[in-house]
Amino acid sequence: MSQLSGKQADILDFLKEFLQEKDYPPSIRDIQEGCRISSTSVVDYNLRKLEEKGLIRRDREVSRGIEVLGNKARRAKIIDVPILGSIAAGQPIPVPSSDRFNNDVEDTVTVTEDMIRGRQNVFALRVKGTSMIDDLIDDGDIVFLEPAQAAQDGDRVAVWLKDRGEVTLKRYYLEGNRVRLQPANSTMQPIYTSADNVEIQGRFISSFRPFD
Amino acid sequence: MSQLSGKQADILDFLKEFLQEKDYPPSIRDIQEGCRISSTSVVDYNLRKLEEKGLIRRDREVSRGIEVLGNKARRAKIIDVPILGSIAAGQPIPVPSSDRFNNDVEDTVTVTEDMIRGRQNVFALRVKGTSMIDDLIDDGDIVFLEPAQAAQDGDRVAVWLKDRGEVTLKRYYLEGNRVRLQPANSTMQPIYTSADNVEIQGRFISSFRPFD
DNA sequence: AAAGTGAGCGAACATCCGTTCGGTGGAGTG
DNA sequence: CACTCCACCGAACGGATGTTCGCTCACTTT
Repeated sequence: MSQLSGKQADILDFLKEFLQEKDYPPSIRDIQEGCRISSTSVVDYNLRKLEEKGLIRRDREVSRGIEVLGNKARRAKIIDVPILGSIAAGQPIPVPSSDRFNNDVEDTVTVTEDMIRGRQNVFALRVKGTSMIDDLIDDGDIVFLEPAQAAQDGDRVAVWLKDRGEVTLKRYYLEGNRVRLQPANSTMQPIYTSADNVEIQGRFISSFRPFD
Repeated sequence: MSQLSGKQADILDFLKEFLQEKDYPPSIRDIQEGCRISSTSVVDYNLRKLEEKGLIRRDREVSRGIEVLGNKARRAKIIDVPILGSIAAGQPIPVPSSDRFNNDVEDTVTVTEDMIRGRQNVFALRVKGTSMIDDLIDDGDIVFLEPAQAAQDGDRVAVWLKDRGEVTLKRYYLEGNRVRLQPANSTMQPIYTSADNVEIQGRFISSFRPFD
């Protein structure tokens, strides 16, 4: 690949930084000032070079029409996932509020779509306590779920066990009118219970363990 | 909160959509056309309303200087974390390549800074196998680490156990010239070993368990 | 030495674009 | 009806912005 001149690298850095801070691209004169370049024409000249090298795309006839390419991070879609509450033994999952545009939820995690595989209506819960440690879910973990009332065999679901008064996260297998709930830790024993003792509350999408 | 008029809602939707597709905000005339509004002044009028209601911010004296607020997702910083390889029993962690600007790494995860707490030089590893199941790390998990050679007591670190030929992730406690490695699962027993048998390879930042 | 090339310079130009301004019409109010 | 308020309209103004043009300078090639 052809090397970038110092000025071109400067401009590229400036572009990225500017885009990070503001939400719109710089004008040529912004770049001129930011990179201490003497003339707008020099900026234009180098932008053309950058475009030739395929590092940016310019939308002519549009001011500030500069896109930085090859920038996976910029292109990624980001979603605010509401943290609806906590999940703990002895408590059912808080029901996802019916109106989706409920922006009252102050508590959100901002994630890339990679984290939730483009699922819709995903919500998150903080895990309190170690009651799901058999499922490799620790205290403080955040689990991402999508709303679900039913499950296919093998789905990882959050279920409410009526008799125990407990929510847990297990793989679900319907066997006759019994349900087998298989822990993620394969060395642990499954739970067998009657089908009407379990109430499915959501389907597991992914989970995240933050630094403590 | 005061309701939005139909036109204001249209404009707001258009703004978000435009920003999603292009990487720069629309001009007033773009909005005019996109929302089929008769005059630029009407767009201006409604943008002022939206600004009064705190839904957008406008940067005067800058064309296309429109930011959509209340949009935590837009503001979040995103980072491409390189996945340097796999972590498995019997293999040391691949060393983070010395030159950081090594963009040859094709394999990356795109995450928000929430996921790595703003740490620098973070890298990621895929977990192969269930050798770290005691640490609540499953096959297929992705762990985020920062480079480290030493550790403080209580740090969660990835260590190379020379005698076992194995990498594991445990809490680290130096006790005299022995090291206690405490699994995340508190019901499991710690490992005791001599200090020169362990080689610290990275400090745990966070981990992620994708949908399977 | 002459010619060529890449980078830079400053000024001027033509659009692009945000803003302003006078005006219209309908709804509500006394 | 007179008055006010709100949303809207079209045109025009002026600043912001991208682009072009002729020129210079340093360095390399012929």
